[in-house]
Amino acid sequence: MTGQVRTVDGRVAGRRGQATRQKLLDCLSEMLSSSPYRDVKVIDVARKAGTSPATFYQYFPDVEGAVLEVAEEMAKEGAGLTALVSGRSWVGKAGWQAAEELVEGFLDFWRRNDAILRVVDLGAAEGDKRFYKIRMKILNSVTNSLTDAVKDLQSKGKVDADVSPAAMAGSLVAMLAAVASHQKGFQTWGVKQAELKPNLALLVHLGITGKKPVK
Amino acid sequence: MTGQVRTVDGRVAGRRGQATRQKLLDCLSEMLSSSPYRDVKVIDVARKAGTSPATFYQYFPDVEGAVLEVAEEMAKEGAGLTALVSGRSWVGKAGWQAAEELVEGFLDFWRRNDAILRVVDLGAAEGDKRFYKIRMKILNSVTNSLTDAVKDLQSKGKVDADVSPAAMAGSLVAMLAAVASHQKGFQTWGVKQAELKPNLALLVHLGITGKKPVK
DNA sequence: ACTTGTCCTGTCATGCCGTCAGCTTACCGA
DNA sequence: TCGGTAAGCTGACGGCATGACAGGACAAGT
Repeated sequence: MTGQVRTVDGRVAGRRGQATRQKLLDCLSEMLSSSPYRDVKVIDVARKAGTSPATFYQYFPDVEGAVLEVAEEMAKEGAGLTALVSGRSWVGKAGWQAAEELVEGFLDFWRRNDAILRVVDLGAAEGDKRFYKIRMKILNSVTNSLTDAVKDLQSKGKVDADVSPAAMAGSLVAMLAAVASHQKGFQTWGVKQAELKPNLALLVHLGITGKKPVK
Repeated sequence: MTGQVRTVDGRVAGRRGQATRQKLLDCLSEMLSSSPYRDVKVIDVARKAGTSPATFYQYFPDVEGAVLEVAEEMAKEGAGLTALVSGRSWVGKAGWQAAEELVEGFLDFWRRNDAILRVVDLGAAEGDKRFYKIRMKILNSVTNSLTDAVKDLQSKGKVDADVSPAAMAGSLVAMLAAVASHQKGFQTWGVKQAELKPNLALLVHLGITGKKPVK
């Protein structure tokens, strides 16, 4: 482990300090949900947490630094997404169920953490390696499992050899992430959640197995 | 048409004014490519354009306002993406070609405009209707054509009736957009452009027709 | 040269950023 | 109980971006 939590100037944080730090993170998280990333100011976060800007700078170098912490917290939870895919069978009815549950779990996770995920996505797209790494951490858990699934099916001759497992898995996961972060958009556009999910599951199934699902 | 370009305080902009305005937009566009959205400041844009912040505020209410203009410009170009899909046949070899060219054209457009598209995506995800509308304008041209394609195949009984054309088209387009904006990410992850494209085309073809392509 | 309307900038009040010294609080050993 | 020490917090300050204004520079027509 990395050891204790430390302040910017090197002191180790005690009980009270950690509580303050966490409160700042929570408030930052709330702010990200309610206002554009660009407009989130240190002073607002501090005010909301009932403390002063100076205190904020004791624990984080800047807003971005704090955002990275929030993202890291979420990434830990996100690692649990592996459970949605690993050890699943992609054959027959089980395959369709696997696809459905993957979509369900993925969209749900994204909806619960949409604000911070938006920012992580932006950071990653802008080429910031720290954000990119966090995004990987979350997505890899799913992507790797899917990659393995495709490789497995390929080795059994059930999937064409010219499919690149990594590219396919990555594309599918990127799709899920994108649709998840624009869920509201789809609704305004006249597509209901209820019809969105089966279609995503269908695409996932088609992508992994190359075949229509048995329902 | 919207008529003449106007300054914030209501004057109509003349030849020189429009040139300055455009220069500011160009410089803003460059800044978006080279630094994080959050760090783009009016003063930097103005300096880069060889003018003063005050001039910037003559033409735009704030950075966001100017970004919307840049996005609008790009959206006009983006409307041309329709050509990639409309009037295409999705049957047999022509279908595979259609999928390949769609992917190719889409990724290319995204790569050329990645900086501004990132910001539009963020704005849309944050629920800003103005950004959302612009995103629609670009994607609709493709999405609608794809929706029609699916509907057409459905009416001929070539695609299952329980597929929702809009949801399917929307998901595919979202996937293309997502993969496009994380192209660099894929590369770092070990997936090459060359294997990415065919896989995307495969997914598009599978999604639209429900069948493996004839190459 | 003079007028007119467009265009740009110097300047200023305001507010956020990021840092520091210094004060308060909690813990601990004697 | 009593310092001593480290943790925790904040007021205050220089610096910089914001956004508004009035006034000067410039081009075009008379």
